[in-house]
Parts: sequence; structure tokens; C-alpha cells
Amino acid sequence: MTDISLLCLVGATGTGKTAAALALARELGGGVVNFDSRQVYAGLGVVTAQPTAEERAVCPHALYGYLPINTPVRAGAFAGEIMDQARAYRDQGLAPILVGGTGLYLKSLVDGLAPIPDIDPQIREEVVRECRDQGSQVLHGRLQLIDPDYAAKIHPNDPQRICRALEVFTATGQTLTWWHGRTCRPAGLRALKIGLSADLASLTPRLARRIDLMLEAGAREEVRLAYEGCPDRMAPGFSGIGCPELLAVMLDGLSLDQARRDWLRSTRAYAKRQLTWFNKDNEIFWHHPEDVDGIVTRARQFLESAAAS
RNA sequence: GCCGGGGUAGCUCAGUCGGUAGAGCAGGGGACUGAAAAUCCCCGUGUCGGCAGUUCAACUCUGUCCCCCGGCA
Repeated sequence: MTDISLLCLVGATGTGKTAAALALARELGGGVVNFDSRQVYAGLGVVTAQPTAEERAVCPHALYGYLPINTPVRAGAFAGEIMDQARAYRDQGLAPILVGGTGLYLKSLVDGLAPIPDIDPQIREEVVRECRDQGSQVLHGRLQLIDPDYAAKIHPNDPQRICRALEVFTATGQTLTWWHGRTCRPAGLRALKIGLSADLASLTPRLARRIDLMLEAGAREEVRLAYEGCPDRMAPGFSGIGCPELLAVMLDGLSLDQARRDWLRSTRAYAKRQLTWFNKDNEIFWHHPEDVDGIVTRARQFLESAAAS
């Protein structure tokens, strides 16, 4: 495996990652790869803010809108797909430009993931069922006996992480702490992380505006059609912000006005979580979204230094 | 005008048989290794409508005034 250099654009939702990616692609000759967990779904292009057809025409785009709504995304497998696509671009002489807002996925790719095998879905179902029946506190108590270090890190009310830890132990006979210790950073990979800076206060009006634009662009109709094709509100694709709200308008008689308020609140809360995540990552170089020249210059220097070494 | 019911956190409200108050939501901060647009944790001083009275002590009792919501005129 030969070395690869990745340009990664991160930032909260609505900060202008798509536009910055296109600018980079134009200037440097690149191809865009999505690493956003919700923009992968087909039929939800508007609510998940996937690049439009015009935007995609600017340069090659990959991993957008290609999964059915009822298909879950797995971080490990998805990171593999991103890398495959990035290598394909590189082999075509294109600079891979990774764009997305899912911090965990970028981390999985750049820092590596513990080499945990896929877990038998039946084991997982069993653990989840027990958690639902007995409560997460009971299972957390069980985890304390198995893997006290990990149990101490997570809260007894956090069913998702408790179930994951238990399913991994049940399936592999090793604790999550043991597996995490075997994580290694992928070799031959260089990544430049560029963050588009934004503070919540100035982002909020833009997020509100974007919701209105999505509605104008047919978000309601899009979700209605998607639901006809997949009448399951719990489907993974419908966890994208905006979908529960629009489905509530359609199925529960929620007023559109209330839906817009709920939608904005969820979006804001999500943006805040993203900021918390990315602010902690000190490998990120922050740029104002308008600072296209600065972003391009930094990316170019990075690629040149890669070529030189 | 009269009769009820209210005025307590940004909002909706609870509560104190008199010892200066607490929930939900909103808001703020944080965590994060295969569900991550997910999941989860932490953070509550506010003239308890105004004024006066009783009392060691009033948000709580009394009087009075103001405002809101019903009903009757």
C-alpha cells in the first residue's frame, strides 16, 4: 500500500463545507468523498443537505445518497469505503477531499479503530433486548464485573455504549478495554484537517434560513416519498435531523410551524455537539469559511510537502 | 360593577399547615472507538405582582391596590 494524503474538511453543520470543498477541487484538481453519516442516504438529498446536481457536476463526488434508508451505516466498514474511494481518486491523479460532519468517522479513518470483528446480529439483538427489559443500570452493573475500566468511563444511563461493550465481550470473549488497547493508527496515511470556524450565535440564523430553503426545495415532499418507500420511522435514514419533524407533520398532525422550531433546535444542538467534538481535536487548522485563499494555500502546501517527503 | 380562578425562573407550572423555593421545557457547558444528524452527563437567586399590617420571622396569614383569565351583569 502506497502513501496517501487526504484533505479533510470539517466543521459544524451549515458552515459551508460543500462550497469550500468545491473551491479546493477546482483549484487543486480533486475529488470529493463524503464522510457524513446521514448524507449517504438515497432519497433524502434535500433534508440531509447533500451537494446538488450542479455542485456534483464540478468534480467527482463519492458516497453521497447511495444507501437505502433502512440500511445502517457501520463506522468501520464506512471508513474502509472512504479509503478505497480516496485511493481511487489518487490513482486517477485527483486529490482526495474528504468532507463531512461526523467526527467519529473521520477519527476512525485517521486514527484507526480497534480491530474488533463484526458482531453476530443475534448477539446484539439479545443484548439490546435484555437492556430494554432489565434497564441499562442492571447491564451496567454486569459490565462493571466484566470490564470495570470501561464501565467507569460510561454512565449507567447510556444504553448504547453499555450494549456495545457487552455484545463485544459476549461475541469475542475480550473486553472493549482490551480491544481498544489494540488500536493502531493506519500506516502511510497523511491527513490535513481543515476546520471551518463558526460560533453558534452567528450560525443560528443561517441554520434557520437553511431550514426554510430546504422546505422551499421540497423537503416535505421528499420525506413523504421516502416514507412511502420505507414506512418505518425508526429506519436509520430517518434519524437525520428534519426527518422526525417532517414525519410528525405528516403522520401526527404536528403544525409545520412547530416542526420548524423543533427542527432548528435539534440542528443547533447538533451543531453544538459537533463544535465540542472538533474543538477538542488539536490537529485541526481553523479557517474562516470565507477564507478560500487561505484554505487553498494551506492545502497546496500540504500536498507539496507530501510530494517532497 | 359583581362572583370565581390566577399572578413564583425566559416559558408552563409545583410548593411552603409561617423559618426567604423546585420540576419539566428552553438555554449553557461537557463526554464520545462500529447506532454518532446517535447516545449520554453536569449546570436553577428568582423584587415568589405592589404597598401596608400581624409576627422573632411573611413567598406563605390579614388588609388594600394593580394586572390576567373565566362567568354574570
